[in-house]
Amino acid sequence: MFAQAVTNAALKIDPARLAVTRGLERQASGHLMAITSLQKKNAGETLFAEGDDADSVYEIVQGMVRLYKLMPDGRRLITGFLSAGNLLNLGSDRICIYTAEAITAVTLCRYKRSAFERLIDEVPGLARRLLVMTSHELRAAQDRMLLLGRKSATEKVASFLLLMADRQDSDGDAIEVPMTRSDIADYLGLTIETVSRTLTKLKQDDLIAIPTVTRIEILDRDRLEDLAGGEGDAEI
Amino acid sequence: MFAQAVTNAALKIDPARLAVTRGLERQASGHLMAITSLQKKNAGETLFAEGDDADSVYEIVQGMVRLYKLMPDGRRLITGFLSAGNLLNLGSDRICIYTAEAITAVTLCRYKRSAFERLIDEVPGLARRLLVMTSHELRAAQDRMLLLGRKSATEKVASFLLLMADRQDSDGDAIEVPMTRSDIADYLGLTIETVSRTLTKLKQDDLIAIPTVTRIEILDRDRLEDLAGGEGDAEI
DNA sequence: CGCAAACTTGATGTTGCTCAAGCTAGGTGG
DNA sequence: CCACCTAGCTTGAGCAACATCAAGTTTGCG
Repeated sequence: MFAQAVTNAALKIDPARLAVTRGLERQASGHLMAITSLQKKNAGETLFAEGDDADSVYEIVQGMVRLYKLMPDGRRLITGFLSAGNLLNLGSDRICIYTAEAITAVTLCRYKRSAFERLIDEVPGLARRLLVMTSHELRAAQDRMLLLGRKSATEKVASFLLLMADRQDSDGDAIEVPMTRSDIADYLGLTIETVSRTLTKLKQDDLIAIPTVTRIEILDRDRLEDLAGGEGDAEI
Repeated sequence: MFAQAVTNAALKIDPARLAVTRGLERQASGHLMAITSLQKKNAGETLFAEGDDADSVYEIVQGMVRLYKLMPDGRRLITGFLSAGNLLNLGSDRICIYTAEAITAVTLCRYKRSAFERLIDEVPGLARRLLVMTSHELRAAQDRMLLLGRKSATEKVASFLLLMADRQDSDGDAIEVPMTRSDIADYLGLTIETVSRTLTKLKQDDLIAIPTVTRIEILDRDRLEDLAGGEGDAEI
């Protein structure tokens, strides 16, 4: 249950495989790699909590992370499930605006914020690259708002399944669902029970199969897309 | 009912008053001003529609704009009410991802996208400036998700009132509400009737006063903040 | 094998939606 | 200047979707 932090050199991370450095000059990548340290977290561990000092920026290299916000009485909304290639904590200004927890075992690149921000000004193309990434997140956030504000329970669950399927560019429409039903509920603005009931109904209608709790197979994508309501969009 | 487009020189917009150029070198501002044209829209006019070619980026100079997404059956979600200092269409990649309509008469700076993107690479500090603006939007979007997914009708309306009050850095907690009840409903993920009923109840409880339909006064900010539930945040 | 956490299923309750009717205010034309 | 007209707002009654409360069931781990 202990997080490891080691120097990057020791682990030989390939800069070409990191999302932040993609498309940058070799020298620019080198600058980034110089300020990175690799870090691992076990499933269930907290990376940082809402309100913490936002002194680091992270990129997920492997695994899945949930981000969430809490209300004083404990109501939770998961703002995103992030996997490899996503940045964490970039938007936070001084303090973290959400909590990040590992859903699976996670490997991270950690950048000290001060060094990272200096690089943004010095490395040509980096700010532009980050701007593109953030714009994509914003686009996804707007789709989420439509889902949370205007979709029915069935539409929400169907949209969620399609989103997950598109993200795992998996051939055969089989989705790995490492998050709990509770996570899904808090991601969709529903209760656990409603998520469970809706999945059962989709199964009964032969739209999906649920061989194990953590695996869902899409049997009839067309009808699922109809149920999902709006745009068949995917992102983040 | 006709939008006007004139050269910028003719109207002598002060670059220091534009949000995009704030903090940039004088020369950089000059580059931006060179590709800008000023444009006006009357209340109710559409700036661009979801699905349109995203060939321009706009900054709002004056007035208020609503952004929304529609579902095929007509359900609408307003993703934001934008006023002076906000950028429009920056995140859109090739096509507009939302519709923008003028709520009041609006003055805009219009940048051709191709020229704007070229400047992002050429003008030092611009990408960084845009990154900060986009990050703020993302932060606001996450607060909205919590509101849409987890707050009750009363909490939503109370949050909305506080948000509007904070945005109009108005002294006396009197809010100008240029948008219709229908706009507010589609912003909060509610129906017109629920918004109206909730406002009436807040009025009966002496938390607010509604001298005219487009004006709401906050009488008891403390209790309203209690009702609003989570964080007393404001942004965008 | 046993235990706890996660999930499913059922019965009941409440919030906010739908449908329907009346009201208000601002703008237009006589 | 006033009366009308319409778009927008308010209010009410009934209802549906989803939440809540409460058992059971499955799963995976020690």
